[in-house]
Amino acid sequence: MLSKKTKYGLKALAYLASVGDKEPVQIAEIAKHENISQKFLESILLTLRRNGFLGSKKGKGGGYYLIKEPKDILMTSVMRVLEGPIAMVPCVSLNFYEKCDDCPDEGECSVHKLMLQVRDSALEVYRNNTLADLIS
Amino acid sequence: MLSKKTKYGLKALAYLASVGDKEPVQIAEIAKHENISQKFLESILLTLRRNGFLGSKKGKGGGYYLIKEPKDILMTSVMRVLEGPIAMVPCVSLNFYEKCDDCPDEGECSVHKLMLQVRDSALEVYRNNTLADLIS
DNA sequence: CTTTTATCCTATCGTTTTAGTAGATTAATT
DNA sequence: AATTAATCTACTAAAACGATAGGATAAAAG
Repeated sequence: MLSKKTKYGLKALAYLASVGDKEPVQIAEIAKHENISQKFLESILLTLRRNGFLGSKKGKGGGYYLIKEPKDILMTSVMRVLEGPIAMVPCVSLNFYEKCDDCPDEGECSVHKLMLQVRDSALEVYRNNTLADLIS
Repeated sequence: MLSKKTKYGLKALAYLASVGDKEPVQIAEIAKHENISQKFLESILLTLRRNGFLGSKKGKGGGYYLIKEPKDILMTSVMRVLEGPIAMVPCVSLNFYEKCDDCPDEGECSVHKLMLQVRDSALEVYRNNTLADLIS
């Protein structure tokens, strides 16, 4: 399941991209437009800012804005920041690899074999989609 | 993340398929061979039996066995029983569809658009893999 | 018919994750 | 100085996850 965090984060990014100009947009406006709890969205936008997707400005006329062009924001990086590993098991993860406790031999593991394919297919989708693609 | 339930269930099915003959295999043997908590595995095998993947026999010489040929067991059906929906959001699920609370228009939703592609790519993998493919 | 073996079934439980909420702080405008 | 809006820390209710406990049932062996 996709977490609400990721879902809301994607929607917020898409909204910012659809607004277009680089004027800051307030949390309240995004929350209202996308039907998201404002306080929850606050924390999500914060992690998006800390990870280099958004810039922010305080005080009147403040808000959040995209730092990069929508076409330069890959879904792979967004998903990794919001949702975590793209792989469904750590033993097939490119960026978050971990060996399984059980499973003496990955090469022989049926789950490993299947999840490698699932990872690759998901990666291909995320690599072929930028934020710009989602709002067109 | 793939749940342990699904992971263990897949491993158990793969083990039964690799054993080959239709002789019942005891839970204890599967659990030991795959490094799984026996009690937990018990409940997993039970749901696999209830969903038509396994047959069982009680008493001495009893255990679990595959009902169908490994090549006739599609990963789509296994995943749906063990893990639930293949889609990451209910609004793009074929078998477990649900409308989102937020989101007035699915056609306009950026998340919907992305998750449709992810679902389709995962489906293609699961449809192209039978239990027989996993053990070869 | 009794003992053994192994599945079947229900209930419970501790931990972690999820999805928030509350409230005070900081910084930029007006 | 007042207002506005992001920032930060801490807390919490509810659900999901990964088991565990213990007895019931059924089949086979003696």
